[in-house]
Amino acid sequence: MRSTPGTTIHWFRRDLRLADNTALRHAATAGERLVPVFVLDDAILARRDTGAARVRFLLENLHALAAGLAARGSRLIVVRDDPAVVLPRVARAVGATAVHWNMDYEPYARARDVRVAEALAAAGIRALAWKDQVLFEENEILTGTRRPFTVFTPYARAWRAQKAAGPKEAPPLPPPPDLAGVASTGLPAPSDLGFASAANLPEAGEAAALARLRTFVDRDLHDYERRRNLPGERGTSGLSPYLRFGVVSVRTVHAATAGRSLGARTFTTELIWRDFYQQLLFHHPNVERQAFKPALRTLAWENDRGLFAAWQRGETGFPIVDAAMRQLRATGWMHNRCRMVVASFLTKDLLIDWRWGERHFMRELVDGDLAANNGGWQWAASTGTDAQPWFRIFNPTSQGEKFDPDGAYVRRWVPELAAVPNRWIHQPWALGAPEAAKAGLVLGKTYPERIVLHEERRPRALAMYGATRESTSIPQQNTKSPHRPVRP
DNA sequence: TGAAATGTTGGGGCG
DNA sequence: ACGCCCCAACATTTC
Repeated sequence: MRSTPGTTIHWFRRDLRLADNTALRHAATAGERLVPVFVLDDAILARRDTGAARVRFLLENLHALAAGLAARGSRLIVVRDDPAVVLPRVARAVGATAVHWNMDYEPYARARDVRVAEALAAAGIRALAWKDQVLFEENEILTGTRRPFTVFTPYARAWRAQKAAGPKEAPPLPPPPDLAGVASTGLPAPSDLGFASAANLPEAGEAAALARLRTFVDRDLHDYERRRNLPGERGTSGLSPYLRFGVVSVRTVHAATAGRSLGARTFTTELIWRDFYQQLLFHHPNVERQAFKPALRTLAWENDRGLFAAWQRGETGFPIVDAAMRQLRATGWMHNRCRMVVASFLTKDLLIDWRWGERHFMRELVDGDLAANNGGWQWAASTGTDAQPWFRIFNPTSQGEKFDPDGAYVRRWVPELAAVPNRWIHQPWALGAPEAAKAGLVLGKTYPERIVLHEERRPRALAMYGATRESTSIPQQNTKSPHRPVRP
């Protein structure tokens, strides 16, 4: 016979919401009193790929979360410390018998959670980790031989089959009942943590996330297949920042968007990509540091710092690239079509290591997520699992003409080209002198000259990638990953 | 979730 | 009428 567990802790991490929160619900119903905690972890704040926009968005969502908790008579405890030190301390202070949290699949988080669980166990406190932030976890979608997938298409097929065969979607969990009040601590400002961001970020909080979801479903989902590729229009869901921090649950998003229409199916595919890259990172944590494909770990990147800086600033002379890089800096977000274009440009036109671009994205993106960002970069650089073939190289001009035909996107983010006619908006260098004068364009003055010529760089990229073929043609006898789970 | 090079076809101008 | 050339337009191959 077990005594009533009195107090439980819910440790918020990337699940900054009250609604449909698996661990929070379990923590709230397991005991009589629930203490919500968030830990500002210096190990994360000090990382080179932690950026101001994401820190600010995190803090704004913590404010919204704390307000939501306050409305229920509870106070969010925010502490800045090592979670393995502070969680046992808080647990002892409030007399908690258990700490609940939602699973996180990143290498750092997994190691940290092991440390935290050990520290809690040493203090006689239970630790419970729940599945919450993905629709299917790392070992729920497996091949016929019970191994993880490394190719997307068969993974997606199995994912859909499992979803169709599985139990009817459980209704989203209600928020926990009223919570007892406990001690509070103040929330820091970004500047207190050494970050300053003037980016124009999305509105924080669960209500804003649900409003965005509703607008997307009502207005944009039906035409998602076509419009998601047009950066000049608002055709995408805009949910990535909210999903990144769990401000809305992925189950709620999926339930609201699932359907038989082409738009709905295409959007579900994006959610499947999200699960795919998370399970890939779980089973292959080495992708955080190196190419998934061993043959492409020895690419002879040129890594010219001047070219890299021009790319970062959005001053490459290629309008679609510059518009995208400036949108990123101004808003902490970039349209996905443009993420592919600028990644192709960095790796295959500038011949710069994809990891440089990956880190820049992580520093700037409000939705920056290791699994998705790394997966996207390795896909574009052709180094990843199921990546595009290395000889597939985007032409930044034709990509612009194809997906921003009227130049609306370029004009919004590169105002110095605003008066250039549509015909030349994606290749202003080809504009005749009289028309350039009429558009107020002086190449090299009002807008940069191209920093490289695509037609020169493309063959160099092909040579660079092609060179890896001869040097790595040794047949691989044993390609077993050390991280592959042991088969029964 | 490419682009460029190369190959093929067919219409039209022309001697 | 016919062969020849040019060149879009489209298809295939190659990177």
